[in-house]
Amino acid sequence: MGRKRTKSGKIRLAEVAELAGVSPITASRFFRNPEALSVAKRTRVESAAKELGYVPNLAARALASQRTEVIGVLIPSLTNNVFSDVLRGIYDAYEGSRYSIQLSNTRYSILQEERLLRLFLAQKPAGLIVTGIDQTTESRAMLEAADCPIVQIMEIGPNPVDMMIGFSHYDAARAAIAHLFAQGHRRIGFVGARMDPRVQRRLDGYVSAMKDASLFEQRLVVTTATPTSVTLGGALFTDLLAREPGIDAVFCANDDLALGVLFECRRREIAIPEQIAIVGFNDLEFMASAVPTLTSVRTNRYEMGKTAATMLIEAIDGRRPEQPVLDLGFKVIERQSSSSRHQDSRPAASGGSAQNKMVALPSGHD
Amino acid sequence: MGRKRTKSGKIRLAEVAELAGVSPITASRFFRNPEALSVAKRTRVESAAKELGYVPNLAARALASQRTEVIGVLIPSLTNNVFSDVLRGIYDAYEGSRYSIQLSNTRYSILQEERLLRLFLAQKPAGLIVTGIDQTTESRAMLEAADCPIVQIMEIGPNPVDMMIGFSHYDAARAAIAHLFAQGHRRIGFVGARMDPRVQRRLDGYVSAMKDASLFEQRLVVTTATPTSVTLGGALFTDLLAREPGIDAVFCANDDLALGVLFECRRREIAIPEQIAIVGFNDLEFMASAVPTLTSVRTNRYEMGKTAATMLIEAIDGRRPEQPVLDLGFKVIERQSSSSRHQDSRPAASGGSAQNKMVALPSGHD
DNA sequence: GTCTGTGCTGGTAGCGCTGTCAACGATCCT
DNA sequence: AGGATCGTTGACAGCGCTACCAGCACAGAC
Repeated sequence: MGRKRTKSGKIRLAEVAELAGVSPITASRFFRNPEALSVAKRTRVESAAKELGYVPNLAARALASQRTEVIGVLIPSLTNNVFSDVLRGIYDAYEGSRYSIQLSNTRYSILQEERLLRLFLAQKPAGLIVTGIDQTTESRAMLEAADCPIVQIMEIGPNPVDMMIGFSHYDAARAAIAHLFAQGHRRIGFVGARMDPRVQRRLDGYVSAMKDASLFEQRLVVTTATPTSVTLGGALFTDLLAREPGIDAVFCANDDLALGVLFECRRREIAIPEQIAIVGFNDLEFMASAVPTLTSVRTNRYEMGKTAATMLIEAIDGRRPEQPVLDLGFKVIERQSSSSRHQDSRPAASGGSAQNKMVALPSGHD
Repeated sequence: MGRKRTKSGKIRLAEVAELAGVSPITASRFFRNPEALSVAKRTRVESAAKELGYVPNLAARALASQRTEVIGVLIPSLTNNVFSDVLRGIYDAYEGSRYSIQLSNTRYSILQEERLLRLFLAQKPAGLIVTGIDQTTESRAMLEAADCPIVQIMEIGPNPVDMMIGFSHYDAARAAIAHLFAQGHRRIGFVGARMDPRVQRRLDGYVSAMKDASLFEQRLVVTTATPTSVTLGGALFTDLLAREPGIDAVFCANDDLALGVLFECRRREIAIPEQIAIVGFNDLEFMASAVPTLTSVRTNRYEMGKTAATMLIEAIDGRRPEQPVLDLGFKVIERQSSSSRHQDSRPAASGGSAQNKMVALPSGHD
């Protein structure tokens, strides 16, 4: 269909402008701010672009305009289910927007994060999503000096760089322990892996709740820096039992560990919840399906990603949210594994300063 | 430390060149082809760049050189464990290379894939990784016309666009059924969700194996287009039982479904493997940890991602692999859920035209 | 002494787009 | 009527980098 081409075979804005009978700059404006054109020229440029199959050269645009339409996303892990839910939310929110996402994996290293941050900021991103609140001082300084909106996700804390969305892992852990107390449990163990800052804060919440009840003992806590897995859950639980055979409940820092504990109990023929109660964290999809069904602390990961991305776009477009720090809360979902009445899923304690509306979480996998 | 800055506050290549006492073009060469410089200038430029904290402007580089250092990656899902393992491999391989990854999610839609492909190709990526072999004709044409290396991942098929890495889902399913036959099972059900092309080929493998043994019946097959989940595994298995109470084994198209079947059997007090055997697909980490441990078909997902990325970089740098199509094979990992001897994990049948070396799979989550 | 080849370096000219500013006609106000 | 304002359009310059080609010094060949 008679395409006009340059030597490189690419259709440039100039070709579109020529076909539409306007100047290149007018054609350019069509893509950035169509309202500024008269209706006649707008339709002319539009059809010319479509006819030629014009696709803008992002590099040229970025160079000329001194800004990119790239959102940088820094997360500590690609495989952790928790982050894949968040990511899905982020990608869903950007769907159809003009921004593209540049994802990088810090591998739970704040030094790595600092390096990536330097790299990102040099490309003048339109916005940035970073995980957590534990940056290096250097990273923190770079973030504060950055001239783009920034959202910190996964947890909330006292000094937001800019915007922040998450929940209190400390409070969530305390709520889980409070639930176990309410079910009559006293010797509650803690099982944790990876021990990133957020898991550490869950541990802190556990410790404080136990201390408040004068029930804390160091030997009730089993943790490792090893990446989490179901198998590891079984192994850590085995350690815990060896140290303290008299436990009557286990609070697991995440659901994979909880599933591992469940299987280990099956192996040892320990009755759940009669002999030992189990509470997980995150409420992954399988928790409701296990036998017995497993109590967990539900966190709004998909919503967190989606809202973070939406807030960021709004802020980039100049509409800063009235509320820069958003607490998405959590909810203890009581199931058979911790129910003294051995009945099925019933909401229990919940937290978060927000209204804590529970959105339907999309199923864990697709 | 007396930094020289332009009005934008950025350090440009020109500043580096000036400090090093060379021309800008020489400084430029340092970053692309350091060997072309004399040792004296090389060290001068290097220290100047470091002193000024120079970070190249990628947009300018892309515009001037007419190529980007971006690798496009098209996958159908962000949350499916399978793809997160592949992604981790890809990201690991790019670690430290000068390429960056642009990830897009096709959501299992080949139309969406076509749209994204058009977008990607317009930016002249350095290379492309696409999932599977079922592109639209238009996509296929674009891929073939693209002037960059391309790797198709997840499965292997007859007409590679360029390079290809994966394994035969058809053969893998046949091997799983052969294993069940060997254990004495005859009435084997199939449970599948999502039914993307690869799951479809697993179903085809199941059907052909069953037909070969004259054991195929349509009512043994229960599938849905719904995204997979553990809960769904239980539900589909319930359907299967209702249709055909006499089954003695279930082949699940993935491990989540298998876990759901396991839990459903627990709920119904069906003994595994005595009454019904279970075989999953992918060998996710938890399969070895379940009670009973679950048989699965191991696939080398992490290695697939890593190798795909490595091959792509090699090809970009002009070193095309001697073997453009790589079959990574699979391996039926026999565990308690399908063992008539009720013993623990023992390798059984394996496939793939490659030497089928089993690399240690990194644990499923981190 | 000239010629050719090699290794290194620099000048020039863009890559495709957008920021800025100026110009134009049409409309509105005094 | 004159001036101000608005909406719309275009000319020009330049973003930071690299492709291309030319030039230089030096070594070896004739």
